[in-house]
Amino acid sequence: MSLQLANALFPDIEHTPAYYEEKYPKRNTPEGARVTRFAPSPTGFMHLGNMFSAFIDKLNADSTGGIYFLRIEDTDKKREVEDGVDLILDGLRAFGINPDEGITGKDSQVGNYGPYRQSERKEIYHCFAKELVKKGLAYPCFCAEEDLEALRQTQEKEGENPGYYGKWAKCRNLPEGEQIRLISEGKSFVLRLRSNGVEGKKIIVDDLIRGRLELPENTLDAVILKSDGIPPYPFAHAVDDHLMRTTHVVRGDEWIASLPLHIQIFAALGFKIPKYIHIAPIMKMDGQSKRKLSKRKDPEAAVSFYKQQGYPALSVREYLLTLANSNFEDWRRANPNSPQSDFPFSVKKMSSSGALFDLSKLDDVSKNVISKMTARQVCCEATKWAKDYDKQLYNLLYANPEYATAVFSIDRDCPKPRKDIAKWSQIREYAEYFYDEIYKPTGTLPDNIKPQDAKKMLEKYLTVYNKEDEKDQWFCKIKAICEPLGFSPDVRKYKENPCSYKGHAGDVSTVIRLAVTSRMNTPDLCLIMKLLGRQRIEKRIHDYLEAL
RNA sequence: GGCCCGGUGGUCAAGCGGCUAAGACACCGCCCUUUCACGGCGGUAACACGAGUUCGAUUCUCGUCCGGGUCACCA
Repeated sequence: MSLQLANALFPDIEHTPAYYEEKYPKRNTPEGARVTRFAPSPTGFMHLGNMFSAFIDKLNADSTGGIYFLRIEDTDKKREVEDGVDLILDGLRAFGINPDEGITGKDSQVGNYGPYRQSERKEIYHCFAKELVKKGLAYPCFCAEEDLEALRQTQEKEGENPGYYGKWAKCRNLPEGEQIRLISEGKSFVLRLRSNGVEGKKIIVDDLIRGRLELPENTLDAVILKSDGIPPYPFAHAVDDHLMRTTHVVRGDEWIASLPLHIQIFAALGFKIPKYIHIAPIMKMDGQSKRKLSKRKDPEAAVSFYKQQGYPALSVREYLLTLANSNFEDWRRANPNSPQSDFPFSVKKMSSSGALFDLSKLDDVSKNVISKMTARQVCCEATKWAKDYDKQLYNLLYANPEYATAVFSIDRDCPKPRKDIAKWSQIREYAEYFYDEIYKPTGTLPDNIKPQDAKKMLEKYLTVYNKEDEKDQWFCKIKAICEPLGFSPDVRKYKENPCSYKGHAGDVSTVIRLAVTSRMNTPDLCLIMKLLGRQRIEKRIHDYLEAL
């Protein structure tokens, strides 16, 4: 039909779509296997929402024995960032969401459906664009930006819907001779889809989360090739996901509005439409209202935030999974030690409205994750984290891993492990008093204990203290101090008759705890003291007595 | 503004016409306990509103309100 125009537009394109159809055949995957993709732009920032989306891609592929690949959408040179690809790769790696196929590095990729970088696919896009021109389904538009701006203003004045369509589409019906002349003159142009959408008509699309969607047909002659010859997202999406044989498109629900256009492009190209999974964004409370987690305003939007804070990757994934399928929490309680991959993930159970991001919930999830680690693991992970974010702490941990492991094993390798560490950045504070280099003696006495009593307790304790004592013996000695000072050795007795005592054994241990760690609360004091050793114990108690 | 999509405790959420409306986080209290943490027990707290359909609506329909998204040669 418009063969001449097509050749004038794309003189160098020799292949036909059939060539690519053959080059990228239907994938040889088992029945029901889903092929998904994560397709970010290398704009220099890995957003938690992106990570979530990639995670859903992986979950979908893995749970069906499919493939999850990484494609880089670098079609907007203006927003592109030098090391954008590395940032994406590092982010995915850090959270264990590695793709099975696609981009693997700045200049590398694996898989038979590439290239996986859109900037390397220009020829492919042009081939399919040329086909559309041949069929009369696309045409060159020579309008400049100013023309479009003028158009918009006229439409606004006349109360018409804005956009390039119908009678407003000046270049839609240019005679072929005129088109070819302008091209040969080297006039700049974009390629537009000749929309066949009808105002007021609806299309039905199925979304795997939301179900049946009824949307207005697209009536706009959308740009499918920018003046630089590179396609905007919708056209690239259609060509790439068709040729890469994507079966399920997972993406943010902000794309729902442009779904009619995407469907129209697929139809014009004669492609089968993939299944769509539009996921709700992760939200954040801003004053009285919710809004999308913003990379400009919210530090927790950046994936790097979790690394800096020292949340284990597994914690973030566990939390993300509870947002994806809320029954995951129940499953986790029933299967505390099963790998995440055993969880029967379901797309249908995903919520269609955006969840507020809840840091305290993340903390809770993370505490559970860390409480299941062995002391050695904690030591190892904390050291790794400190290496990047707390040099001094790193040196201390690294200098004596056995000691550090002993610190973390207090109240840990037991049936009811402590749950007070949610992230590695808490380690410094948690372990502070185990290291003289960072220990800050401060502890002030609680109001219910008089300094003179505290003094007597400590002086007495110094005379009976023995680093060899096991827990029972250790506590017996504390009880023995109580009576003469008017404290009850038995907490219960004290509670039955609080007036007849100054306090109880707990108060005495609090004073010792304070003298030794400067803390009101710590894990098991007996074990702490064993680790600290006689010299440090005696010195700290003496120092404390002096300060009293 | 047009068009889409949503609305169950503070948060995440079960629920598919009949339930004292689950559970988790957070919060509060009690128990356990050398402190804290863990664990156990208990508590405060929700179907946005108004019509309709129905013997009966959180559940279905419509309207109102509220929130979110989208209207580019950005993704």
